[in-house]
Amino acid sequence: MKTRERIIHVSLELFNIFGEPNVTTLQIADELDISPGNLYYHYKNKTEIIVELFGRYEHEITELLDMPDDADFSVEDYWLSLHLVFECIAKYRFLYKDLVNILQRYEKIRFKFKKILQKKFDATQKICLSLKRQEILLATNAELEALCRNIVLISTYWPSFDMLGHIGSDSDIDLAKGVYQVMSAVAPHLRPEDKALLMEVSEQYI
Amino acid sequence: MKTRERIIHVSLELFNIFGEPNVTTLQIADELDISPGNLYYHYKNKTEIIVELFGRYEHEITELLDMPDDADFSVEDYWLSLHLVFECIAKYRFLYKDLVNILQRYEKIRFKFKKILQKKFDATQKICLSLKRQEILLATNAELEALCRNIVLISTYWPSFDMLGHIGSDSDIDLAKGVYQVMSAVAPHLRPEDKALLMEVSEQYI
DNA sequence: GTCTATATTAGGATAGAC
DNA sequence: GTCTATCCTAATATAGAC
Repeated sequence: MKTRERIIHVSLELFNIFGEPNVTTLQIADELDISPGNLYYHYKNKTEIIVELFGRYEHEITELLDMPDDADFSVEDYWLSLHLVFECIAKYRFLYKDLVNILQRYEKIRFKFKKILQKKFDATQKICLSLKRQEILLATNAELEALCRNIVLISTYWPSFDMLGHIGSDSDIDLAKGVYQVMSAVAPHLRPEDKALLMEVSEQYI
Repeated sequence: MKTRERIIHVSLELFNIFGEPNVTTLQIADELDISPGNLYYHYKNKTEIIVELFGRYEHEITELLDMPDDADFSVEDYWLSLHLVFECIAKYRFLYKDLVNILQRYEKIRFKFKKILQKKFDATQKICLSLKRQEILLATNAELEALCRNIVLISTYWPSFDMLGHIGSDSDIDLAKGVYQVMSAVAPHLRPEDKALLMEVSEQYI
């Protein structure tokens, strides 16, 4: 692997463990056994590294959120899609650990992040509307909007929330439980038979 | 107001606006028109200021979360209680802007914060169980646990989530909408007549 | 591309006079 | 209690040799 790429990999790892503000360029260079000068040869400053990482996150999550119009989704489809989104967020969790801080410091990222949130909402709404069309899900438009907003909130902050339980011990994020929490928010809106099915599968999954 | 108290007030204000990591002791002193030396006479370091602010937050929120056992709560009671909790969180929102970062840096606070989260969960569960006893709310134990966890997550991160919408322009947090979002999570579990009543009130409230 | 050495700066914190 | 002046440290970043 080329140095430029190694820098990105190690930076992501260190940022995720210690939090971006607590990782210095020197630490990154140390971890890679290269000199700080070398690091600055590849990236002219720390911001560039973060922007590069954010770009990758943006690219990956955008692909996952690109839902076909007018498709009929099943609850299982939704589950899978949700799981992939959670995995992506977990991979770049450093962004979420200190979200407001990072967005406050890097203007470029701020605008793009807002767009991703909007896409998340749209994708969620598309799926829910599809479930509603199929009469799997029952809800008024107002209920559905509130539900989608809650889902976006939960799926955005689940990794942070879960980490609160075990800061220090940097154990893995419990993604399955995050998906379960979102599903629990959807479940009460489902037709009884679909709800029973969903909760049954959920129980054994977490 | 005594200097010691003025420092706390101005610090809280600046932390909330700019984020704690972005506020220097010099800025605080400047804003107060006192010298940095004077500031350090009253608080031996920045951490002390944060610990003091966290102590106040802890005290205020603990009072709000102290629910009587075996009381019969109405949905309206819950609403009010929730609103007060949101106000408290908003007042000390700097803690939540960079939560993981702050908890990572200040060990003292970490443990106490975890305890507050647990209290939040217990208080929520007490109210939901009371609603269930009165047969206003219908849910299995597993559903209820997931619901309470979602509520704690939403009420913890609503201020941060809402701020994402308007970073830069430091407009106020839309607390009412936060309460509404929580209520939307509760609503589908309510008996139809209570649900209708709740959503009707909600609509005109936001 | 990579190194060593060093410049720059900013932020936290202290010393000592008043 | 308050001020001015200053120190210390850590982090970002650059210069110039190899």
